[in-house]
Amino acid sequence: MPELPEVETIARGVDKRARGDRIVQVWFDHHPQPFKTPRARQARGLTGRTILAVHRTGKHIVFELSSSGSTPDAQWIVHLGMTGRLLVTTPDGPVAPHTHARLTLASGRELRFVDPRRFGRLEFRDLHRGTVFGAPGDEPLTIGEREFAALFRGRRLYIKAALLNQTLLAGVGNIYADESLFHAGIRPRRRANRLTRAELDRLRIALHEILTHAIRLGGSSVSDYVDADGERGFFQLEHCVYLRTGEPCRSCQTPIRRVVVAGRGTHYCPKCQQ
DNA sequence: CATTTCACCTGGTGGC
DNA sequence: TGCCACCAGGTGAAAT
Repeated sequence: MPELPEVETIARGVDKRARGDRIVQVWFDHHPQPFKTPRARQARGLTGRTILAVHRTGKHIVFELSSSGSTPDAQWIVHLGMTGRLLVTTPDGPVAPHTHARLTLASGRELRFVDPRRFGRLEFRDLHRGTVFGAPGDEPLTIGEREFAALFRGRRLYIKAALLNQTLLAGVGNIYADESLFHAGIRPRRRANRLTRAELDRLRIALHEILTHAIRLGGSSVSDYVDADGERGFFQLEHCVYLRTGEPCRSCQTPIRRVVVAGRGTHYCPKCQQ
């Protein structure tokens, strides 16, 4: 499931391959789910525009688009959901099942959106009419100590649920929530407002280190995640708790435990995390 | 308002 | 071997 490091890896890959290219033709399949903006308006808006840059905000991939010149006048926002992929391919390459969008670029290459479960979303924004897209939550890579602590003040929900809440922190999902709680030595079912200042800062630093390290390794390939070139990431090899139920803790050998918190499978070491 | 539950989807798993 | 019930999980809407 693509979270911040996977989305960052994909955004960088697409930026490298599609920056400066122009969208000359758009094809969408018949499924209505992915289209947050009506399909026809979206296709009309994309066609003819140039991709100025591609970047990540939270778990969203944002395309800065222009119909002329170097100032963006529109944005295409892609959310990959659970199983979404964005691929830059040659036009004659085999089309994967569940391909919902194909954008033909002036260079001859194709940008494809593939998503078996269809939890992903595609949105088009005309900047003359609306405002610039911004993810609601704070970025875990740049947030400071005081702001981070303030996010959880007065919140009685479990810290695991708080980490997954995108309006607080943008980009953290199930894998990196579990991994950061392990590295900070905090139980997933601690109440967010009961964490000490020291624990909160351990958590902030753990998140920063893990997300940065995972980006360096190209993300985690669990299930079938791949980047814009179809390459897998390697951070899954360094997971300490996620999907390691019953396996020995890398630090103390205690079997890793699995519980359900906030409706999600949650993995932790009962000895290292108190 | 804060928090929890549920629906949306398909591929993979396990029981029979 | 085949069929089917069941479930994960990101998000947003609905319920509490």
